[in-house]
Order: sequence, then structure tokens, then C-alpha cells
Amino acid sequence: MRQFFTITELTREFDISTRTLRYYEDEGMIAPLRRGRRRLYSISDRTRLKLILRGKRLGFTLAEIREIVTMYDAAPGEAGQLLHFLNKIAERRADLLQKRSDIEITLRELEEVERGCHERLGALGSADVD
Amino acid sequence: MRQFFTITELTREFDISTRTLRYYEDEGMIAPLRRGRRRLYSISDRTRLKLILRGKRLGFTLAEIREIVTMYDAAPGEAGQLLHFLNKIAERRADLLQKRSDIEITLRELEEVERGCHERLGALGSADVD
DNA sequence: ACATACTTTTACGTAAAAGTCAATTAATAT
DNA sequence: ATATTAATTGACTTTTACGTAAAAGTATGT
Repeated sequence: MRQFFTITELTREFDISTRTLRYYEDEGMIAPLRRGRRRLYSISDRTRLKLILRGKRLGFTLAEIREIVTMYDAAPGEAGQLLHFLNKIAERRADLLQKRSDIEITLRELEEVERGCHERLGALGSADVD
Repeated sequence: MRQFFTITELTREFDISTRTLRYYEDEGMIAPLRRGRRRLYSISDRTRLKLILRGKRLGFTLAEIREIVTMYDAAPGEAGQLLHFLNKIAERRADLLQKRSDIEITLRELEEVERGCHERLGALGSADVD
């Protein structure tokens, strides 16, 4: 894998706009290097971006995502901070578990609806099947 | 369980504002009865609301939620529509499966971060444990 | 040197999902 | 009867997460 990526390479790979990438930078989510004025995204920038997009898919706000992403690269050194950190983690986990349970329920409900559809289709189809 | 709920009862139960409930009504997501000008929410209104809030927690937009919620109470009668319907369901399911996988990954990552925190805490704590 | 294709910054616009405020109206308590 | 409380409508505002357009810089091929 390459060392660096241009902005358009990333926009293509992840199907987002340059505006989005620059916005994330403005918001302090990613800080690519520059060659002259051009942005150069490192592999770890790319990884951060993946994290951000995953967060988005899960419906987290950028502020929430910032918190999560920040956790990954900076575990603080002081005990009090570490405890605070662990609390944040617990919060996020609770959030994720809630989401997961919501998903399970919804999947089951969709299955039911789907079964209903198939039954109806069957009833209709029995009139003229090949 | 009671037959009807007032708007404030629902705002309290679900920790949302009256503005939100009225907004959902404007958007055609819920249609409570009226006694005079006052809204009376039925049990099924309340159920719809739960569905909406679940959708929100999962990061779906109101438009997407409307699609989902609509599926629950109206399976169409015509074959073509039923197939179209099944497609919608498949889309939603794909979305949910993606989300679920994102969640699993994130949960595991959080666990790692947490382990790291505990290790550090342990290292600090060994200086002066009770 | 020149066209072409990217890229950058700056600035303003916008859609979704509410929040907030004001003016009324209706219901209830005293 | 009146004060208080709750609910309604309507208008305006705010926040988030970008979109879009303008104007100018930079790299590349020919």
C-alpha cells in the first residue's frame, strides 16, 4: 500500500466529496501533511477517515465521533483522566449496545413483514404459476 | 395500560419536546386524534412514536424512518408493488447488517482501548494501592 | 508557452431537525 | 369569577454537515 494519498484519491475510494474532507479538517478530525499547499493524507489519516465514516454510518454526530477517534490515539497519563476516559468508553459502549439491540429488533420485525409479503405473493401467484 | 395519552405525557415518557411531536405530526409521521384542539395520542400512535425514536437512535433520517414505519401498517395488494416492497426491505436489511457489523468492530476496538487504560491504571496504582 | 486538469481558499447557501418565543385558547383550581 | 396551568399555532432562529460557486494557484503533457 502507498505511503500517501491525494484528496481526490480518498474521495474516490470512499465516495465522499473534497468539501467533506476539508470540512473534517476544519473541524480538527484529520490533519493531513502538505506538500506546498496540497494535502497529503498518510495511511493513518486514511484510517482515521475510515473510523469517521464508520461513525457516520452508525448515526453518531461529528462531535461524538471526534470523542471516539480521539480515544484511539491518546490514552492520557494521569489517573483521574484515565478514569474519566473509562467513563467515556462506558458511555459509548452503552450507546452501541442500545443500537445493536435496536437493530436486532428491527431485523426481526422486517423478517415478519417480509414473510407477510411472501404469503401474499404466494396467494396471488397460485392463480398463474409457470 | 391507558387508551390515550396527552402530549406532555409522551414528552415525559420519551424525553422529547412537544415541538418534536408536533414536528413529526407536520411531517405526517403521526396523526393523533383531537379532543377540541388538544391532541390525543392512541396506543398505536405511541407505538409509532417508539418506532420513530428507535429509527432515530439508529441514525436513520425521518424520511427513511417514514419508509420503514409505513411498511409496518400497509402491505400493498398488487404483485408488482409487493416486489418493490420486498426490495425496500432488502435495502433496509443490508443497511442494518452493515450497521451491526460496524458496531461489532467498534465494540471490540473499545474493549482494546479499555484494556490499555486498565493496564496503565494498574501501573500507576501499584505505587500506592490500599 | 500553453492548455488542461487538479487543488486551494473564501464565502455564501441549504436541508433537516428541532429550539425558542409570542400570542391565544382552553381547562382547572381556588 | 379569576388566577393559574397546560396546550395550540405560527414565526423565527439555530445547529449540523455539508453543497456550490468564484477566483486563483500548481503540476503535467505537448
